[in-house]
This record gives sequence, structure tokens and C-alpha cells, in this order.
Amino acid sequence: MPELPEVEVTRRKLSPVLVGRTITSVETTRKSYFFITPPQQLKQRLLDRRVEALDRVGKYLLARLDDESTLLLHLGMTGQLFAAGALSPRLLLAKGKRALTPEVARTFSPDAHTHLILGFREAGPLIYFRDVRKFGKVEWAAPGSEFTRVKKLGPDALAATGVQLFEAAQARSTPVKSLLLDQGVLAGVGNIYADEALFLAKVRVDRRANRVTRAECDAIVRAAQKVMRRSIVTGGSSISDYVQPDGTDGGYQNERRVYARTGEPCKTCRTPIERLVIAQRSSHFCPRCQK
DNA sequence: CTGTCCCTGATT
DNA sequence: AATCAGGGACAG
Repeated sequence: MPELPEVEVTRRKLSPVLVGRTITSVETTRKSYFFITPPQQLKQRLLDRRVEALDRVGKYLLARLDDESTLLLHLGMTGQLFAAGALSPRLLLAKGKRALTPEVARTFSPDAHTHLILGFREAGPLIYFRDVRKFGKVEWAAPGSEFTRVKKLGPDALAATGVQLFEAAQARSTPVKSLLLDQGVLAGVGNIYADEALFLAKVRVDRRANRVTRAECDAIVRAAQKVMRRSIVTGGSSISDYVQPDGTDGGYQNERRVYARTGEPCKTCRTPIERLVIAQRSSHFCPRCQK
């Protein structure tokens, strides 16, 4: 699912085809809670706006527009952003949940799950936002006004420090895994990278946050940054629906050590990886390597 | 703080 | 036909 690395890969690949172009067409599906800003209003706000920059904060993408307003995009669980031509007569979904092959992506055509399509004045591909489960978000904010959901975020996980995690941990007796998933603590960490970071830091997912030492907090944040930086290089994790904007899979799913490896041998000690449900999320860990 | 809900496709 | 997966807002 899209977490910080996947959103960052998306940002990097989308920026060159989005920034500097002027929006001249906006197509949407019907009003739904996917559109925090209703489609009708969205069209009105976006039309004739030039995109000045594409930023990322946590798992949010923020497109800065030339009238100082901002378009927020969140990929939720199954969100996919594509940059592609609009030539294909039909959408060819590859088998199962594997999303789109590169050939298909280059000639992407919308299906019922494609909720937003942006067209531009300048030459180049269209932008497609597809999201099967509609846990993603599209929201527009007027110049000077901030997004409530963005304001609530803690430091971006790539810039955070062990001290910040340690301080947040003191007040909590919840499992450290829950703490890592809290976007108000470290923005951008999700289920995959929380498990991977805790494995590298050798801390069990169910350890109470206030029982995690200062040194371990340092190790956890360093580990999170290490796995996320590596994931960005490989194009992110294509475990459920995530694909890069050109339709190709990322590569980090092949490097994960614990996530969705229940019962498989630990890469370090061969002990079977175990699974626990914490905060309604599956959590994976090595019972021997992690204390 | 925990539980519920949104949604749809895959799995049981 | 019922259950599961899960990010995040919200209610309790």
C-alpha cells in the first residue's frame, strides 16, 4: 500500500509531467467522500490553473497552483496515479491484482475506478487518479488556508529524529507499532515500513512504547529511514495495488524482511516469522531477533 | 485510548 | 454468503 516511499516515488515521476503545465480539463466520477471538495467545485477551482510545484508531506501530495491555492491528493490504500496517453480503446488489467503493464499504462484509458483525470494545455500525458476502494482523497484549499489533515501531521519520517520518537513514546503505553503508525508522531510510516523498521531495530512490535529506550528509538528512526530510502530507490513496494506512474511495479517487495512473511524463515535466524494484530493492523516480527 | 466506518475484490 | 484487508477520521 502506498506509504512514504511510494508517495515519494509517485511525486518524483509525476513532477516532470505536471509542473509547469496548465489544467484545461477535469473529469471526475460522481460526488463521493473520495472528493472532500465536491467534483463540481473542484473543476471550477482547477480549470486554467498552472501547477507550480508538487510537494510531499507524509503520505500526502500537494500540488501548488499559480493562484496560491493547493490541491491535495492522498492515495489511501489502493490509489494509483498514472501519467499516460489516452489512446487505448480499453483498459487491459493484467491478471489479478497486479495492476497495469507498461504497455497498458502508456495508453491508459479510464475504468469505473478512475475518479479524476486531468488534461493540460501543453503537450504531454494526462494524469489519471484511480482508486478501487476509494480510501484516497482529493481536496482543494484556498490560498492561505491550510489542510486540517496536514496540520495534524508530525515530522516527516525522513526528517525525524530518535529524540522526537522517544518523547512521543513517554506518554504512551500502547504497542510501539501503534506509535509508528500514528501520523501525528512520524508522518509517512505505514504498516509495511513500521514492521521492517522494528525488525531492523530488533524491537518487538508489541513492546509498550514507554518501555522503548532512547537508544532503541534512535535505532528505530534510523532503520525506518534506511528502509524507506532504499524503497524509494527501488521504486516502492508493489505488494497490493501500488504501481509507479508508468504502470510498472516497484522493487522493494522483493527486499522486505518480515512484512507478509508469516511462517516464512527469518532472514537472519531462520525462525518462522510471526503475525500479531495490533491496532487492527497485521504486524509481522521475528520472535527470536526482536526483543 | 479503542472501536467503527468508509469501499471493493479476493478468499474462505 | 460471510470474512478479510487496511489509512485515517471520527465517535465513544
